[in-house]
Amino acid sequence: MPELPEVEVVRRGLEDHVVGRTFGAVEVLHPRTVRSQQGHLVDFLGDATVTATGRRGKFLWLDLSTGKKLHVHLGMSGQMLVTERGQVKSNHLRIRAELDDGADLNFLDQRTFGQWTVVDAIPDPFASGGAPVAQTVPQTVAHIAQDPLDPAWEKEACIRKMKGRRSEIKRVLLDQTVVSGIGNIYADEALFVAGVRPRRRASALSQAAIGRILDAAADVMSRALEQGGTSFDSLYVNVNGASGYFSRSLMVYGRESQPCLVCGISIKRITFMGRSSHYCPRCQL
DNA sequence: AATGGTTCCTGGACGC
DNA sequence: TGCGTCCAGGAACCAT
Repeated sequence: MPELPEVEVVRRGLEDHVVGRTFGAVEVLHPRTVRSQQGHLVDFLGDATVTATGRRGKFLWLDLSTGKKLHVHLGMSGQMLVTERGQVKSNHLRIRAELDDGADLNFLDQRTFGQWTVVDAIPDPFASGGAPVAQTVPQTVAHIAQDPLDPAWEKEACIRKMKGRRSEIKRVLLDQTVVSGIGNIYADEALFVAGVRPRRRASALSQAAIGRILDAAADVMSRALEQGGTSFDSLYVNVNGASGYFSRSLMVYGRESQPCLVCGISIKRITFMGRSSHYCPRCQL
């Protein structure tokens, strides 16, 4: 399940292998993958050259020479795979886009939560004035908050926004309009490191405690990125989300009933907002 | 506006 | 062995 580190690994791969390439024929093999697309994808992609890559949180995009942007959601199981023409035989192949160097940019997605959409560019809501070149983001990214690994991220403003929420802290951490890039796994890990239970109300936490949670999230994601960043080779941009998580040891996620790695008591799993949360009843208050 | 629950989807894991 | 059921979750969506 791609969270920020996994998406950044994909972006770096696309930066190396797709920028400068021009799209040709585009084959859409599953309608759901282009469900938000107005018109036909090929009409917007064909003959467009990729000029840059971008990312905010888990939202990934390619800048096109037409001025529009190809917004890519990896969803739960999306993979971007650069191969020689026609090499992907998987029945999870959803889009095959031909590039002018003889390669294909393939989108594979088992659970079809992911999608491609070509949208207009808008001025970046977070861009600071005075930049030499106007910064833009896809129109579909307008509502997404900055992520903790963004050099321009305003941590103090983020803390104040979180403090103003009465929802459970886990829910607030997963709200991409408050802070982006954090998914279920890193949310659980960050809350463990910070010693805060997932159902504590954000408004009931001190600003210092919220700061510790955000620091923990940034730390766990940057360490995952260091590992995941070396997981693809020069031939493929191949990220299935597994590389970032499962090669590293998780403290609580997926460890229900196993001993806490710090204090030894049993890790608990609770369910709310339709998903699992794992925590240590002794280390987290 | 904020809040909290539901929904989409597929295949692996599990129980009988 | 095989079938049915549950579970995983990113983010849009909806009702309140």
